[in-house]
This record gives sequence, C-alpha cells and structure tokens, in this order.
Amino acid sequence: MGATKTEHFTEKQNFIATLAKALGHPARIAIMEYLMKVDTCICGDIVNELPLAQPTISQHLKELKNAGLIKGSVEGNAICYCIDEKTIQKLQDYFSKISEGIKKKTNCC
Amino acid sequence: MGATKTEHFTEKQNFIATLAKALGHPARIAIMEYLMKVDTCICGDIVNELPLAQPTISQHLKELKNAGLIKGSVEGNAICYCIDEKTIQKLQDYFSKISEGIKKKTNCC
DNA sequence: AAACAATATCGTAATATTGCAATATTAAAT
DNA sequence: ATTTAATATTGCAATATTACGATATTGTTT
Repeated sequence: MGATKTEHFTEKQNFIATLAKALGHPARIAIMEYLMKVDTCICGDIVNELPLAQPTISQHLKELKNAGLIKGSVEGNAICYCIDEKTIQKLQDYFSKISEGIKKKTNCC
Repeated sequence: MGATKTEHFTEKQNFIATLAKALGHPARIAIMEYLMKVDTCICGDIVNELPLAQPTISQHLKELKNAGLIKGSVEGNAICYCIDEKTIQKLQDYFSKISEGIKKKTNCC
C-alpha cells in the first residue's frame, strides 16, 4: 500500500486532482504568480526570485509542465516558460461549477 | 531535507497551496463531488460510495476538514459533513483572478 | 448496563515528495 | 575548440502521504 488508487476514480477526477496536486505546494504557487506577473516569459529569473536552489526550481517547473499548467519553449540556451491558459481555464470552470452547485443547496451544517 | 519550506512564502501562497494540496487526490475530489451531489449532508454513505476502507475515508475527510474545505457537525452518533462554500468561493476567486490576469497578456510561447 | 452503530485514532508498511550537491547537457560567446 | 551560461538529471537523505487492520471512542438502542 501507499500508492494512490487512481484506477478507482474517473478520468476527470484524476485530471482535476493532478492539477490541484501540482498547485499544492507554495513554491509552485509562487512560480505561477511570478509567471503571471511578468509580461514576458522568463525562466532563470525564477531561481533569483525564489529562495530555492536551481535544481529544486527545475523540478517544480517540471511538475507544473507535466500537469499541463505551464508551457516551455527553447529560446537559445535559455528556456522560456509561461502559463498555459487553457488548463487554468479548465480549473476555473471546474470551481465555478462547484461554486454554482453549492449555492443552490440549503446549507445543512 | 524533505519538508516544504513554508516559511519562505507568503501566507496567501501557503493558504492556496494548502487548499490545492487537499484537493490533490482523486478520492478527495470524489468526496467533494459526492457532497455536492447529495442535497443532504451524509457521511457514512461516502464509505459505501467510494472503493476505500472506512479508516481511509475518515482520514481523507479529516484532511478536507483541516483545509477548511468541508465542515462537520455531530448528529447523534453520526457526523454530518458538507462543503464549506466560503472556502470554495475563495478558491474560485483566486483562479478567476489568475485567469483574468493571463488573458490580458500577449502569449509568449 | 450491554450490545450496537458510526466514526476516529493508532500503528505500520509501501510509496511519494521535497530539497539539494554534484554532475550532465545544451547552446551561445570568445 | 574552449569557455561560459542556462537548464536538466542523478542520487540521496529527510520527510510526508496513502491505505488499511486493529482498536478506541462516542452516542443510541434495547
């Protein structure tokens, strides 16, 4: 035991959980916020911005990329990362739907 | 090492990350969706609904409750859980803001 | 009070995550 | 071709998560 039983859940549930999990670390939230703040997509700057070592940042970027939350494109020897708005839109839609769904119910607690 | 360096990030960043982390498991997404689906708050039913043992469900409920995503109130010997809409609202607001923020930018990748 | 029902907690094995030093890779600049 | 710069990968120690059997707790029913 110890591993998540993804096979028991729907594809959508696993998808949303994957996105949430990727955002479930303050460093990755900070990276997303930084990427949102700067107009131009910057990469190495994140290492200067956050108090974490370069390999750690690289690892966090990889996780965000695997989840589909950011995109990376090669620009010379540097790599330009930016937020993938399509994925963020999906997350926002999901929470909007949940938020709407709850409002209609009578609160029981 | 191995522990998250929460002290390096803002309170808001840690807060959002905590919420996202709590939702970062398909079982907990399934629990939230079930709680949303049923009008009345039910608890033991979740154990019947999901293919996980009772202690595992109990543990997941505890995490959702600690994060503030659900509330629980005692009803006799049973406990009635339901979604805390205030917290969901905060999450939705956060992603709305991010979503808005991105739309204004010229995509660089 | 004893039995029952619902839920929580404890203990523990299996696995995953976090963080970083050391090192590798890749492309530009000299 | 060598050096430099930017990023990725490897390896590993510390810690956290996941899942569940066994057991405890709490309130209800008989």
